Amino acid sequence: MTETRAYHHGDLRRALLAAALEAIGEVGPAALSLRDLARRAGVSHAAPAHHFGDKAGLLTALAAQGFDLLAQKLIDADDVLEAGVAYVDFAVTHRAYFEVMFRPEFYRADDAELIAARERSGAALRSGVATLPTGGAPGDTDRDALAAWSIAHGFATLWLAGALPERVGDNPRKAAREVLRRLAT
Amino acid sequence: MTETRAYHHGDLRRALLAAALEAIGEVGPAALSLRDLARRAGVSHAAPAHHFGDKAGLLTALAAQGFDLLAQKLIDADDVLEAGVAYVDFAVTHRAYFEVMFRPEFYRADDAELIAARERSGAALRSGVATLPTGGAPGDTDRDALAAWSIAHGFATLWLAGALPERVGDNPRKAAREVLRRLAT
DNA sequence: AGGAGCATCTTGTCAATGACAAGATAGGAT
DNA sequence: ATCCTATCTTGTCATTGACAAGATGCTCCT
Repeated sequence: MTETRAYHHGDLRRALLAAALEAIGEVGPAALSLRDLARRAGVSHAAPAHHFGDKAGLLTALAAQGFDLLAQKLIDADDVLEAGVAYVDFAVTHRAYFEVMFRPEFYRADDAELIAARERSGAALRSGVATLPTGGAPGDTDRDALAAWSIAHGFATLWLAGALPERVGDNPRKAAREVLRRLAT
Repeated sequence: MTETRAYHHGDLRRALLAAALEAIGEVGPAALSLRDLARRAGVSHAAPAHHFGDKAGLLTALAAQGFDLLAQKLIDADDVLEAGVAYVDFAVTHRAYFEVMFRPEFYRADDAELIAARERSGAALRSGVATLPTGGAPGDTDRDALAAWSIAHGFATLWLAGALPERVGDNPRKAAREVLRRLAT
């Protein structure tokens, strides 16, 4: 959709999204400034508004991209444990995406593309958990998926918030794997 | 500390913190406006700056209060499972506190009072996990605590983000208990 | 009692920002 | 060639955070 080609300035839409990722990495999604993005892209201060309407529009596009990226990472994982590790790895590696994705107050949660992308992530997660031989009652899969999602998401957000003690180390994949193992038993 | 008594206007510091909780509940911590708080309290636009310096100062005070509140809730819990439920319940009930506490980019993470309060929360959490008869190797307590913290924190943040499917229901305590049970086995 | 000193709060101001409106520019369609 | 429309610019306004300087009133000391 919105096939942006090089018009006056170039592929501005894409350039703005890239600049946004960079800026969010530096100052966080809350302090993101459209005018700063315009400066980074070398265009006037009102140019971003044309492509995204407002700040929420831009972050909506970013969040949708992020959910698609995450879905792919989850699909590529070999098993549930590795999917959890991939989830944490995504959060740390693509911090800017992750920080936007789970802050619906920053974007339009009713956007069609965003909802579709988020659903792809959810499906990837559930399909991984469904392969588990838990042998529990039917319907347990939902709760297992929720538990797996919760522990991976919790570890990722605590890591990003810098809330974890130093003793956890500096290797998120390794630390995440040890913690996630507590669930699978 | 900072025993604020009724001077010119009243207990302004306390009034501003209360107004901040209200405002954050309405628009989130990012969109919080010091001038709006001043209007709510019926004072001039620069009055908040005197008590808290800047927005980060105010949110630092809020976060510290929040960590103390949370620590008390965790201490009051009967066992680890109920501590996890209390954690989620705190996040949902005191959403404004919770949303500030884990966003260090909004406050001063090096504040002494805040660090002390956060440490009280952490100690309450670990002491609960330490009573578990896991029988694992020594040092497992740390990882158990981290896993418990992660799953409770993850469920809470996903709940607050509105990311959970409707099927989870509208009772956070009940839903959290079912999910947290997956960990204790 | 009375004044000094200080915490508290106000008024005024500035740069930055988001949002909007109106105009300029250029590529493509007819 | 001319119109048309998407793209981008210029200009503007209200809001905000931060700072500076001044006004107000409590408190304490003598």
